[in-house]
Amino acid sequence: MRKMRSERKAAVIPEAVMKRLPVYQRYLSEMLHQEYERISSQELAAKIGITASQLRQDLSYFGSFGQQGYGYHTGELLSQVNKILGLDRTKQVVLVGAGHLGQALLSYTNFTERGFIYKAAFDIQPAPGGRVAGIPVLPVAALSEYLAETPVEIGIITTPAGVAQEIATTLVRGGVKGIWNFAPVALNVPSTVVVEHVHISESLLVLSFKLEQERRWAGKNPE
Amino acid sequence: MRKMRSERKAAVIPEAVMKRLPVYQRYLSEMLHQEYERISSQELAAKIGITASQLRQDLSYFGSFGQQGYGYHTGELLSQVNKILGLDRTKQVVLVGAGHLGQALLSYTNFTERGFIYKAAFDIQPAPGGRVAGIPVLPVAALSEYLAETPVEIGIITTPAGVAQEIATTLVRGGVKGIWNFAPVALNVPSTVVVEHVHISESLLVLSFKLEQERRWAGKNPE
DNA sequence: CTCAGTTAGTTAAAATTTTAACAAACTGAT
DNA sequence: ATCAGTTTGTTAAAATTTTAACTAACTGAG
Repeated sequence: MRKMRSERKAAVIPEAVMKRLPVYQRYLSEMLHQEYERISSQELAAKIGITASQLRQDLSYFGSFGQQGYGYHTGELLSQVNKILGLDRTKQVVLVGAGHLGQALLSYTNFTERGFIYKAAFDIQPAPGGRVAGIPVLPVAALSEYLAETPVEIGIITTPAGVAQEIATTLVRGGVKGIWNFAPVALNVPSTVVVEHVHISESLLVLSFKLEQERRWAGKNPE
Repeated sequence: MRKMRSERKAAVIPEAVMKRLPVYQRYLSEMLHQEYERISSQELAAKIGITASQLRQDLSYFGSFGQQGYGYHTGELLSQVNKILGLDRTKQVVLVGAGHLGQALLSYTNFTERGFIYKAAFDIQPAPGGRVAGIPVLPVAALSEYLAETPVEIGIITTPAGVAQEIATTLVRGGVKGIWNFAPVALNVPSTVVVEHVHISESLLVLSFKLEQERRWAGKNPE
């Protein structure tokens, strides 16, 4: 059997690990801004609120990035995590549905520095020559044509649920590889296309549930 | 040892179970709209994409809501889940930060039918007499005073990160029991106050990661 | 150069979560 | 009224995830 390369196991990455990667990315960015040149798994894990063990275990899925007796070079580890997440390259993005939510997303400046480049937005009835945060808003009727001319990797759907599937199909036909879907409807797309569905209100319901638990507890423990 | 009441174990509910409850709520609402009078764990689980076992196990944390040989009465189960999530009572809500995202949330009509009642929104410099989706937008300077007069259970923070902590403190002082935080900063609040932090961009990074995995796979399998 | 202290990566154990299996209970057709 | 078929709630097993423990490797002070 041959020795492994520096990129470790081709093992499938657990969903739980995937979900923590963005957290690592965020904290490492913060640390770097705060001029932490080096950081140990202990320190970073404490900041995040997990165990050092978990952090090291998670990282070990992707390789060895630290040094015994020293820890991690913050910038180096951030680079590695960025690479793992694909933030080290640019990804062309279009957004469909320039309502309040769409405009909010178009205005997020920190997407750009992570390599997500808005090429254009689309809406059912945009103001002629309209722009949001400098990004042109075009009529959705022009989406198909636009995609035929411009390579786009990611499509964001912030339309009403009713038209989301239609938009998704158009995006896929236009060569989009991943869809970030905010419409409250399940999308039918080929299995090669990655869909991440955001249910914003789910966490509000979790909040509500926790409030309910608190109330119940309070009710059973009259002062 | 005494027999248990119909509300089962006081056991702590696993976070994973909590996160699925809103999903059950959503699908049950859908089913009811589609005039499903009854539904089995098998059917519902299939729609959601989990196992029937998991669904039944999850529900068993809260009680027994079905009937052998029959399944669940859709409306009845939905009522129970609503009650578990605290959606069967009204919760007064204020939102602070009426930017694009804030306006998007203010416009979400389905919050109302789940008992979340917007009382007012606050912004640093609202238009005089301004309203969004019928909800008055007041100057944030008036927040403290407002909370002293009006009971509010939930505060939503959609401000820039810089002022989020200050707002959170004001909300807590004003008697708010839960905070739904969209600002990218950890909030320091008493442990009795529930905070749900939404990192919208995290799922975009997960999408990016999955795209990266696909690319890698594709690269290693030249056609 | 040496060595006490630190820390990553990894292996093993513990804990949690998910899935499977099954008895008890009900439905509904005959 | 009977009984085959269905389906829950629960108990047990399997799988996964997290935590702990440990070895090897490096740091940095003296």
